Amino acid sequence: MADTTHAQPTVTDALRADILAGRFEPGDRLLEVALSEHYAVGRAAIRSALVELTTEGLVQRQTNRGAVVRRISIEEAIQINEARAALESLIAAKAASIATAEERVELQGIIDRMRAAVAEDRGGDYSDLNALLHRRLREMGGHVVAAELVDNLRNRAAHHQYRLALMPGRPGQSLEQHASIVDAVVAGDEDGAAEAMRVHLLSVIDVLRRWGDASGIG
Amino acid sequence: MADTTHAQPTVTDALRADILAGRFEPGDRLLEVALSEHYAVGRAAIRSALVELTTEGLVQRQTNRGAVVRRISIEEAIQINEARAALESLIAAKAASIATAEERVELQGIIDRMRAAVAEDRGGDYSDLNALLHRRLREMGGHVVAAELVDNLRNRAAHHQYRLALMPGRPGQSLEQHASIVDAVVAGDEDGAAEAMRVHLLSVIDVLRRWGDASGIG
DNA sequence: ATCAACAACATTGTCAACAATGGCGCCCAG
DNA sequence: CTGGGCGCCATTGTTGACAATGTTGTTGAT
Repeated sequence: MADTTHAQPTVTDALRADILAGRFEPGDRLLEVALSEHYAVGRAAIRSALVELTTEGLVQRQTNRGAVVRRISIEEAIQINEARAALESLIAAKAASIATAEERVELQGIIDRMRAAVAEDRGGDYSDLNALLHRRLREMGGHVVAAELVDNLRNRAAHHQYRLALMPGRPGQSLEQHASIVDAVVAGDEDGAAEAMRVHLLSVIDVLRRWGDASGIG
Repeated sequence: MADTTHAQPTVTDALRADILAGRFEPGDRLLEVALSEHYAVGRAAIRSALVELTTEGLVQRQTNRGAVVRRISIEEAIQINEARAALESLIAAKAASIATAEERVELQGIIDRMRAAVAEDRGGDYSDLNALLHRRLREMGGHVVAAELVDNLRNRAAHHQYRLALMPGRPGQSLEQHASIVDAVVAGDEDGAAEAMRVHLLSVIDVLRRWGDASGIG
């Protein structure tokens, strides 16, 4: 349905990756000539990339005044995660509805590995497994449209999510939430899966909101 | 938070409007030079517009092979509306939570006018009021991110929605659903508003699915 | 008659130069 | 010392020409 064509990585992809990796920070100006030299392509390609990333919400552009990496406020990050919660709930419900037996086993396996990661205090591994779990659920749900939107939303909030991972005690806290999601999916309980996913992401938002208040940004 | 700058209408806007209005149909090739002449702008502007509309899902582009107006299958239209249901539920809940007294009165006024439109069989007016209701809810919800995504999703499914409006008996059917949404919002019942909105949009999907089956497209 | 190689065409991708715009600093008057 | 006006500079926007690619129609051999 959607293009699963692995088109070769474009300049847009490179720039997007650099922004997400923090190579360019919010507020940084994105000068066309500078980027043109940096990526060794013509200004036209850079221009195209900036347009694309603008519609994705990563870049802000003002006519005749150039482009900057968009700054996401805490308030907006909260909204992004609220939207994400709504969409991932839908995805989880779909996954609960149509996942194959093998896939359900696979999900439980991921939870087992998450448990082990928490027990042995391997935070990095837990973070990877977290991403893996959400990704697999997206794939299993077969909901191309929602999956695409979620991808975009994750990118937009990337900076804030990043800081979340550093919070002490978070892994243990969210482990049970993840387990609940998988339990519901494995049981084929659509509503339960949606609700579990919603609870999980809303708790993420809660942490975000508290963190924002504490730092006085929002 | 998001740019509310009324930037002057760009070529992108014009092309988007023409596609949504059916001036260009799904599958139509969008040749750069032709569009360049048609809109009396340089190829660069057209190119930029095509990139933008591609990320919006209205246009499909293959390198070195040009762009065409994207064709949305019934299955994808269903997914689009499912995602929209998830996001508009969120919006309705927010509206129920924060709408002012005046706004709640305004919503009831819209419902009254819808009732009158149905009673007097003014389908066009009903359709306009329908759009107005959804739009006002989006604005009242104050959820910029979700509102933006919903706007995009509406555009994507525009062709299919269009045919829906022509269905006989639809207005009366959806009127009560709309009334339920407004009742919940007016009562400040977040969960009720979300659920009512979900029911409403899922019923739209149901019609869509039946229609798709009947025509053997999906 | 069928198929492969090829050539001409249509279209997109890229590049460099030029025009237009907006910001910044300088100069000068008060 | 301050504030308004003016000109320069950095940067984006636009244009036109050229290169690369894909497609289509034609030719010639089997």
